[in-house]
Amino acid sequence: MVNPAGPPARPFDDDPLFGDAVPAPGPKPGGIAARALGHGRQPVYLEGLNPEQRRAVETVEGPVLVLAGAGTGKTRVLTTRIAHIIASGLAQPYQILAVTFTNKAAREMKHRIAALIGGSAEGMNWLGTFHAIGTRILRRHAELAGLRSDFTILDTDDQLRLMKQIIQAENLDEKRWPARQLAQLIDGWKNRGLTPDKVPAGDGAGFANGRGQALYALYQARLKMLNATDFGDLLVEPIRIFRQHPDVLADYQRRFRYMLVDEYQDTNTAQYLWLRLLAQNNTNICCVGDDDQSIYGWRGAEVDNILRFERDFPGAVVIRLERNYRSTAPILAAASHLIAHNEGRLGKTLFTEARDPEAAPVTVASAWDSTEEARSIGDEIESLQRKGESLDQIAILMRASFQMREFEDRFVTLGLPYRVVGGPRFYERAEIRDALAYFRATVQPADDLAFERIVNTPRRGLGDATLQICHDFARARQMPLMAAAAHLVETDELKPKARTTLRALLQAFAHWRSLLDDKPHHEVAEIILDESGYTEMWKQDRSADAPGRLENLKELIRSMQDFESLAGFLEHIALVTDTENEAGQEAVTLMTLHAAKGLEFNTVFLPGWEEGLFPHQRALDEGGRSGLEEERRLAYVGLTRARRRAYVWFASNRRVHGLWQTTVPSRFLDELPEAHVEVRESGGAGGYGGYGASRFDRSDSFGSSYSTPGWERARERTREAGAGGRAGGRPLSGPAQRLRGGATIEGELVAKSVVENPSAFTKGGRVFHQKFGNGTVAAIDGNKLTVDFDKAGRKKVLDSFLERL
DNA sequence: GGATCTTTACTTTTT
DNA sequence: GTAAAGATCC
Repeated sequence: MVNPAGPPARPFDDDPLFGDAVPAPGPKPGGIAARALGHGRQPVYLEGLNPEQRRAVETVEGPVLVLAGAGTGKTRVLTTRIAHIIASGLAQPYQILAVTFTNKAAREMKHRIAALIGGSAEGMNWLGTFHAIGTRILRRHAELAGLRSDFTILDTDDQLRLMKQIIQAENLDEKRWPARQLAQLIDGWKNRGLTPDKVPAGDGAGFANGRGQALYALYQARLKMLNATDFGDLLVEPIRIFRQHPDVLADYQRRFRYMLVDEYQDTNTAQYLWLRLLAQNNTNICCVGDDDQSIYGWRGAEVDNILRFERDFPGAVVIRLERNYRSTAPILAAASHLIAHNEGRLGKTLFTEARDPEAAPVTVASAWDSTEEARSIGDEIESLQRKGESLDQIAILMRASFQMREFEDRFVTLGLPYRVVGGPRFYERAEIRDALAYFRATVQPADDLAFERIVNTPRRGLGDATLQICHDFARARQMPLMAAAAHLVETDELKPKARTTLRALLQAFAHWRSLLDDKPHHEVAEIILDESGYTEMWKQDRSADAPGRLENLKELIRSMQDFESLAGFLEHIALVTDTENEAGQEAVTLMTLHAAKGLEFNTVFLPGWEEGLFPHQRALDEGGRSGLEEERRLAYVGLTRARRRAYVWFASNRRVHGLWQTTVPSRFLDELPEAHVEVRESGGAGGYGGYGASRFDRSDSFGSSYSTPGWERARERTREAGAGGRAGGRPLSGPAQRLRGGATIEGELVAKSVVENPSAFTKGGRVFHQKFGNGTVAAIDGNKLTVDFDKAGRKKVLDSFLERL
């Protein structure tokens, strides 16, 4: 749910479609219009829009596709368009359907609309993510999907456990047919909007000897029994309802006078079908997107949806937004030139009116290995910092998250504050999920998965044996686990000890449930965690992260207070997997390219442009040409995040699955326009395009400066650590701010020394290299050696490539 | 039930 | 190489 103030405690609120036809509270259209219309001239909200943007805002009737290139004011158009529709009295806020992919985007839209039309976006009940809106629809017509309206939404973890149970129940070898794989298969079907009966014959024949489809059906049946859905169902079930109940569909079609879709290039087939159904009789649909920024094909997004728009919606008006307000001319030129290598795009040419003679070209630089890459980028960031650039305006965007580690290590050493975006989420942590399972089982006694998760957490002697008996009993009688347990404690099927414990647990749940009637839910939540012994369990835990976990639990209770009820809170977190990242201190941002979409920074570093990593080998292997094109779009997204400076890096050596490998610079480098790119080459030799081994022969590639502020800081820190107690403490203003994003760096503040075995090689010693032959060691720097090869001359090589002679 | 050994993956990830 | 999850052993 997007709006924490409106949890589903009252799922059918102020909705004329199903209740009384009372218009949403709030200002009448005339009132808003009067305010927004300035003084009889054009409405204030239209001021400052360029002609294309204005056209996209004002063309409200009929299908419209807005192709919005990076940084062309997409969100502005979307929000202004909604404001315009409301202010002109064309529709009430609740008659507008506006869908986004992420909660963040929905939130931002809400804010911006409110700012535009003055007052609030109150009444925009249908602005939200596909999933939030799908949930809303499904709760209303739950009975048509074989559910009760208080159904639970399972997360991936629950899903997986459920599938595992099904695989076991079917006597399949879980090793041979892992639940993960089944989950992927079913996910794929759901992405395509396929219910078990619609799965094409032979689809997924590779799984469990063609039983995939049957397992899917079993899984769905099991979900219904648990009164639960998974994420996919939030789309697939409404589609099914729309198809099977034309009257229901017609109601929604009547209701949604205007429809808007954000990030259309990311829609999957199910989302597309959902939209098509709703737009059948009323084609006031406006999709905004950028085919060049489609980077989620791997999870079912169909770029084709956007490419096909004009065919799907005859008479569609296509509006291109190509005027970029974000980046300098060289950055745009580089990004445009790169993306032009893709075929099958709708084609846009970004331009800017900014004519900054100082604008820096895109820089391409190289490092010997990933460690040096991190070191050099760290140095560069410090130098920018000295010039007054805010760390908040600097980001390192990488292809894969494993690349982050090297940067983290380096920044910890430098004492450079950084922030990791993404990574393990708050609500996915074990302690949070355990706590939530307690709450779920309290609110929803039929939630078997929740109950199962915590019956024996903390350990109370209710192990597999007891649970198995409960399961058998429950299955035989088709009842939830807790109900089965309630029966069993009255019999002597369980061992006396287990029986007593189980009875006490069931009584505790009943007690907590009753407390909900007369105490605020967050207090009850705290009582649950205390009385169940869960808090105590972590207090007893001596491991390093136990205090953090307790802190997280406190945070969980705190955040519950913003909600009306426990059920409302649970719904919120089922749909929202992230909490706001508080800004905190200035820090460099580290994230994946995928996570960077929609963001912008003054300075962007793009490390790891090497074949195999970027474009990623697996994307090439599995996706072929289209895989490569998606990778290229990812590169395009990366470059276009930069406002003023973009630095592209590649390393000649990188550890892949534990082994050092020599890498080849990414083909994307060759696709950058020479005129707007500067190859940083201290050696001087070799022009653009020549990334041969020769470039690494320059002698200054290792020992960089040892007088940088970071190095000084690091040295001080080492001294402090040595003097004052344990070195594991968190630096006061230092890095390690993985805000909620993941584990705080416990442990070493100083990067591990690269010197593992300094005695293995000696200066002047004779060595052998596979490629360069025999040579004499001239210098040693950690695990990097300078060797004078008899035939190949002086080279810098990693010790792992050498053999002592 | 806990400790230790073994296996496995290892791109991207929202809802 | 590494980390987490699973399996096995005491």
